[in-house]
Amino acid sequence: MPKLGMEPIRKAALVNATIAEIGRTGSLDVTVSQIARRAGMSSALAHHYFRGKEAMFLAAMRHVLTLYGAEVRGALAVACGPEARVQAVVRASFSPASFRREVIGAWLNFYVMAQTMPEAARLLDVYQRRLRSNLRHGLRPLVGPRAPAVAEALAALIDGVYLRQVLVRGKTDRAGAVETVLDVLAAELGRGART
Amino acid sequence: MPKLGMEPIRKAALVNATIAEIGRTGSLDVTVSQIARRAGMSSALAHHYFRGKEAMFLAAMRHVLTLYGAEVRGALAVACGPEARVQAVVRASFSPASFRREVIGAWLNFYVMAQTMPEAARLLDVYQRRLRSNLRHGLRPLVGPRAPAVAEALAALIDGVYLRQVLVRGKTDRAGAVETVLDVLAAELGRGART
DNA sequence: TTTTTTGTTGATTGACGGGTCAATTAACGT
DNA sequence: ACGTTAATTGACCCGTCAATCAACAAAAAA
Repeated sequence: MPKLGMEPIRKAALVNATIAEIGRTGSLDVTVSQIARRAGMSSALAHHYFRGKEAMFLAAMRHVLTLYGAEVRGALAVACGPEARVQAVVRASFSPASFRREVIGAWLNFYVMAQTMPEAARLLDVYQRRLRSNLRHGLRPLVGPRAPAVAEALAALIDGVYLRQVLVRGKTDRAGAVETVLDVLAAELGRGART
Repeated sequence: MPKLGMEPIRKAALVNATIAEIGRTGSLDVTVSQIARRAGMSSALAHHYFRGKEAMFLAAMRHVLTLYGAEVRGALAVACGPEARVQAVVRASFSPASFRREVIGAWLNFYVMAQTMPEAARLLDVYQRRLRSNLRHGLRPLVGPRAPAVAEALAALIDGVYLRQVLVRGKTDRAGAVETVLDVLAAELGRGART
C-alpha cells in the first residue's frame, strides 16, 4: 500500500479538507477526525504530517492567503494605469476562487483564530498590510495625500462586503460586491474633480 | 444565602459574564464553568437559569443588540435633518459602549454563531435590516434613487471598520473609525454636487 | 409549625476529542 | 535476499466539558 512521496499530496489534501470542513460547519469546531476522513485518511496520519490541529489551521490559512496573493499579483500584472490597478485589487479580492462559500467562511474564522493564535494574527496582518499598500500605490496618483485614508476605507469596505456575504443564505453575489466597492471608489475619485 | 428575586440578577450577571469571556478569549471556546465562575456562581446554577450554553450565547447576543439599538434610537432622536440622521447612525455604531474590546470580539463571534445557529442568524439579520433601513431613510433625501446602494456600502463599511479593530493590538481608535466612515459619506454626498 | 417554593451546590456521568504508540505493510537501496 | 525507511492505522490514554441529580438552605405560604 504505502507509496512513496505521499507527503506533499497528503498535506495538500489535508489543507483542502480543512478549508472545506471549516467552510461547511462555519466554525472552528472541527475535529481532526472529520478533516482526516474528508481527506481520505486516518486521524493518526493527519497528526503525523502536522504537529497538531493548530498547525493544520495555520497551513490552511497560509494556503488561502497564498492563493489570494497570486490572484492579486496576476491582476496587477495586466493592469495599466493607476485606476486600473486599484480596480484590479478590488476585482481580485472578489475573484471566483476567493469568493466561494467555503473560503468566505474560512476567512471569517481566520479572524477568530487571530484572536488566540499569534501566528494567525501575524498572517492576517501581513495580508492587511499588503492590501493597503497595493491600494495606496494605485491611489497616490489619483487622490494624492488622501491616498492613505482612502486606501484604509476601501480595505475596510472590502472586508465588510466579504463579511456580509457570510450571512447570505442563497447564492453569493459577486457582481454586486464588486459594484459596491467600485461605486465608492468612483465617489472618492470624483471628489474635488471639477469635470 | 439564598435571597429572593435572584433570577433577573443572576441572568444579567451571566449575560455580562458571557460577553466578557467571549471578548477575553476572542472565541466561542468558552466553558459554562468559566462563565459561571466570572458571574460568581456554580456552573450548575448557570444551567438552572439557562437551558444550556447556546441559550446563554443567544441571550448575550440579544443583549448586545438591544444596547446597540437603544444607542441608535437615542442618537436618531436628537438628530435633525437627513444628513445628521445618517451621521447619528454612524456615530452610534462606534459609540464607546459598543466599541469596547470585549463587545467587538463578541460581535465577531456572533457572525460565527450565525453560521450554525439559525436563531443567531435571525438576530443578525434583524440588526442588518434595521441598520440598512435607518441609513436608507436618511440617505433618500440626500442621494435619491442611489440611497439603497449607498446604504449598502455604508453598512458594509461600518462592519468592515469594526472587523479591523478586532486585530488591533493596542487601544482601539474610535475617532479614526468614525472619520473613515464619515469621509466616505462625504464623498458620496459630494458626488455630482457642483459646489 | 408544617409545607412549599426558590436558590444553590458538589459530585457524578456520559460523551467526545486531541494526541501518542506499537505494530504492520510495502517500496527502495544494496 | 535483507535491512532501512516511509506510510499507515487501530487502539488507547488522558483530559475536558455539558448536562444532570440528589440534597441542602432559606424564605414564603398555609
